[in-house]
Amino acid sequence: MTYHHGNLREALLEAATDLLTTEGPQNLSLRAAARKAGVSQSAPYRHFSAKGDLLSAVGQRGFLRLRDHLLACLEGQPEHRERLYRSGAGYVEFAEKNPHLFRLMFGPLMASEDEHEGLHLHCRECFAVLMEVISEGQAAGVFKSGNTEELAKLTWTMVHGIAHLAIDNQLKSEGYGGRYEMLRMLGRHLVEGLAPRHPSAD
Amino acid sequence: MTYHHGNLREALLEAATDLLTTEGPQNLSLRAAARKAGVSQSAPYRHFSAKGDLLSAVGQRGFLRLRDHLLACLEGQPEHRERLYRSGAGYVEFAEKNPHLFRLMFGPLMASEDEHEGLHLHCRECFAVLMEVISEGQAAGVFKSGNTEELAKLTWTMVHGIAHLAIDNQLKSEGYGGRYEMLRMLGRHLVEGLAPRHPSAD
DNA sequence: TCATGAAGTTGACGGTGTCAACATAAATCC
DNA sequence: GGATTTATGTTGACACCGTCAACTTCATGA
Repeated sequence: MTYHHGNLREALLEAATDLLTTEGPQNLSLRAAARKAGVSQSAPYRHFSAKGDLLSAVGQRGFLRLRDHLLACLEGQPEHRERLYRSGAGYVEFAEKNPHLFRLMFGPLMASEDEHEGLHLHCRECFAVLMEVISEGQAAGVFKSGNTEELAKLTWTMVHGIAHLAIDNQLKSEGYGGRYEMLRMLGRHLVEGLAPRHPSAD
Repeated sequence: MTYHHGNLREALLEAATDLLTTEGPQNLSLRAAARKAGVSQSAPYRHFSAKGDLLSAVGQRGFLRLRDHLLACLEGQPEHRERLYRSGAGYVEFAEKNPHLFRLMFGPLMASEDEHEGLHLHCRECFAVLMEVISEGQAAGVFKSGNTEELAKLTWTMVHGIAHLAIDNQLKSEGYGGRYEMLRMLGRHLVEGLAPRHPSAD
C-alpha cells in the first residue's frame, strides 16, 4: 500500500456509516473508523476537523440517500394522492431500515444552529421533494390551494412523527403491522384534509 | 460529611439531569455526575449497573415530568377540543423547554426493546393522558367514536412530529412563530378529522 | 459485641477525542 | 531535473471516559 491512501475521506465516510448501522452509535468512534479504513488514529483529522464533522457528513449522505429513495418511490406514479402516500411510506420505510442513521440525521447535530449547516441544507432538499409533490397536486386541483410550504410541513410533521415513533417501537398496536396501518389511516385523514372543499368522488 | 452519602441515587439523578440540560448529552458522563454529587467515580455503580441505567432513570423521570406538565395544562379546562389542543401544545412546549431531555427520552435507549423497559412503561403513562382526553371527548360526542387507541396514536404522531422538528430548528417558516402556528393549523386539521360526521356548529 | 453486608474509595485497565511533532509523498517552481 | 513547498499520513502523548477488582467505612441486628 502507498503511504497516501488516496481516497481517505470517502473511505472514512463509508467506514463510519457501516459502523453506525452495524454496531450502533455507541460504538461508532473516530478511531474505529480509522482502523476500518486501515489508517492511523489521527489521519481523519486531515479531512474532518472533529468527530462531529464526520458525523455531520455521514448525516448529509443519509439525506442524499433519503432523497433518492423518495424519488425512487415516486417513479412512474402519476396519481397525486398516491404520490403523496408513497413519499410518506418511503420516508417511514427509510427510517425503519436505517434507524441509527435516521436518528443521527435528526439528532443533536441538527440542534446546533450554525454549525453543521450542511445538514440543514441537505435536509431541505428532501423536504423539497415533498413540496413538489404537494405543489403538483395543487396545480392539478387534487389538493386544496393555499400556502404550499405550510401544507408540506403539516404533512412532514405527521410522517416524521410516525417514523420516529416507529423506530422507537412505540407504534405496534394490536398485532397487525401497526405502522403501515397507521400510515394508511393517516393518509386518509391527511388526504381528506388536503382535498379541496368540494371533493371529487373517490 | 459522613462517609455514606445517604441519598446518592437521587443526587446522581439530579446531577445527571442538570448536566444534561446545561451541558448537553455530549458532556454528560458518569464521572461528571459523580463529581457533581461530591462522590467518587465508581460510587454510582452501587446504584446503577451501568451508565445506560442512569440515563434510563433520567428518561423515566422526564416522562413523569411530562405527564405532570400535560395534566397541569389540562387543569380547569372542560372543553374537549380545547383539552386536546392544550395537551398537544403542552407536549411541544415540554420538548422545546427540555430538548436534550426529550431526545434522551425518545432516544436510542428506547430502541433496545427489552432493556430499559421502564422507559416504555413511563412513556405509556404519558400516552394514557392523551388517551383519556380523546376517550372523554368521544363519550361526550365531540370526537367521532371508534378505536380510541388508534385515534390517540394518530394524534400522538402528529404532535410528536411537530415537537421533534421544532427542536431540530426545522419549523420556523416565514418569520412569525412557526411551531405554534403549526400547532394551531394541525389542531384545525386534526379536530376536523376527529369530529363526528355531522359536526355541530362551531 | 462483633460479624455481616450495604455503601463509598482507590487504583487500574483499555478505549476515546484531540493535538503537537515528525515523516513521507506529490505537486510546483526555478 | 532538482529543490521546495504543501498535502497527507504516522507516532506519541494528554486528559477523559466506562468499568471493575480490591479495599475501607459504617450501620445494623444476632
